[in-house]
Amino acid sequence: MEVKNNPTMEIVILETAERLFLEKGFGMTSTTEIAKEIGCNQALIHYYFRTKENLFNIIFEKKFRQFFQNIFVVENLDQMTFQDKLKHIIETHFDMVRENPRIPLLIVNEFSRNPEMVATLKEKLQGVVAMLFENLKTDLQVEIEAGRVRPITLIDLIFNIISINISLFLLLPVAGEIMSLDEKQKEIVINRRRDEHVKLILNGIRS
Amino acid sequence: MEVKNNPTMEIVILETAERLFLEKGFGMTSTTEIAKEIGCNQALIHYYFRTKENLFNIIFEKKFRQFFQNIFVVENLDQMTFQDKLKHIIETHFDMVRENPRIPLLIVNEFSRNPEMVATLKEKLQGVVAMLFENLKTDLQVEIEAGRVRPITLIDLIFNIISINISLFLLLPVAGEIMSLDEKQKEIVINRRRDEHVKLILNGIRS
DNA sequence: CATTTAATTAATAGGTCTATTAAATATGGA
DNA sequence: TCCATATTTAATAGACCTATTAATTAAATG
Repeated sequence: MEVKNNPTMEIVILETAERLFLEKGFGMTSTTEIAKEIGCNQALIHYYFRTKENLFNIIFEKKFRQFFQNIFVVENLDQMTFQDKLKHIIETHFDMVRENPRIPLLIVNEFSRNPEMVATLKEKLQGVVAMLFENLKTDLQVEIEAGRVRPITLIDLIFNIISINISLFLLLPVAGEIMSLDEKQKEIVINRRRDEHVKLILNGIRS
Repeated sequence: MEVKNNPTMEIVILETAERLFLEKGFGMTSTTEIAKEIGCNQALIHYYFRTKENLFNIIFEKKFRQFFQNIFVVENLDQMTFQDKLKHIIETHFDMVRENPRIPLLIVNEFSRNPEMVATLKEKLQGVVAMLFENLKTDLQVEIEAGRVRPITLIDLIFNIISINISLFLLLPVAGEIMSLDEKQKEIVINRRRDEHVKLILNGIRS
């Protein structure tokens, strides 16, 4: 049994498809275009991945996990104050979204195309989400009871962080165009917003 | 000159196309499907609107304006405090997004498909945006100088409001699925978030 | 009523898309 | 070297899509 298992072309297809799916979405990306981009025969896409749907699902699942699995970094935070923990969480989440600015749009769009895909993936994440919750829940409770933080559910707090970080990178292309920002100016805005998000969330939960 | 000008079919096409474009986006909606949905011949779409692109552009421009033209209600706010003005702005914007929850996604997606469309529309909005700015800018300045609000640019404040409101309705379909929310529970979440957004923004700019 | 114009349909050209199949080429092991 | 297997390509079926054209039906007008 000689296993050739040359992964290069398979990987090239995955990488190219990932880029195009992220740029243009499922519906506006064709296997023909993926092949043309690579410079290979279009049938090769189907040789390795059988269907476009299957290729997309592999990529989508990977991106979905990538986005939710380590959505928050909650390690080495033990000796910090709650404020500093939260600041650290907001900033690392911000940086993660900054590195993957198109994943949220991919997920939102795919959900309206095929809700079952997300339903399928959610089960695999529930453990992670639950763990994340437990980790911060007691901290928040202590702060609220001490009167340092206004009453707020952990889920609302987390939703605030995710919302504000994600929407920056969702809206920036459009907002940048409306405000006539070039790439350099966008970079400045992003850095200013990073600080602003920390201030907004931290101030926003004060009692 | 006998002008028939029977607008019913034209309107039916516009309404059906609008619904489908909002649901599935430009790329995954075909003129064939629009016609099938209506129950008319597919050529009729092209008779009235010539091209799919043209039909989409008409709808997109309308939705774009609808979303940005009256993005904030800033009338009859004269005798209010800054806090109450802001509360009112956040809530009316929230309600507007709630009524048009799919427009942001349409705009974001269309921008990555065809950035020039947004570039074309921005000029027509700049007057509106500028007026909006002037109206709140001095108010904010007064609050900051009085020490009641931390230093923040008006643009960041507005971006905070738009971001938090839009992202709720962008993310709710996915988040609802992950958290297994039915429609009734979603409604409860939406109402709770409406209050939370006001608290977040108002607290978030305290000095 | 006859005629002109508008609205609608049937038919189709021409293109692209996904997926399959068979043939050609490359690769590794005996 | 020769063979078996893996990879790649060429060709194509079959579906669907956009847009156009010509023909048909409906509506309005004199």
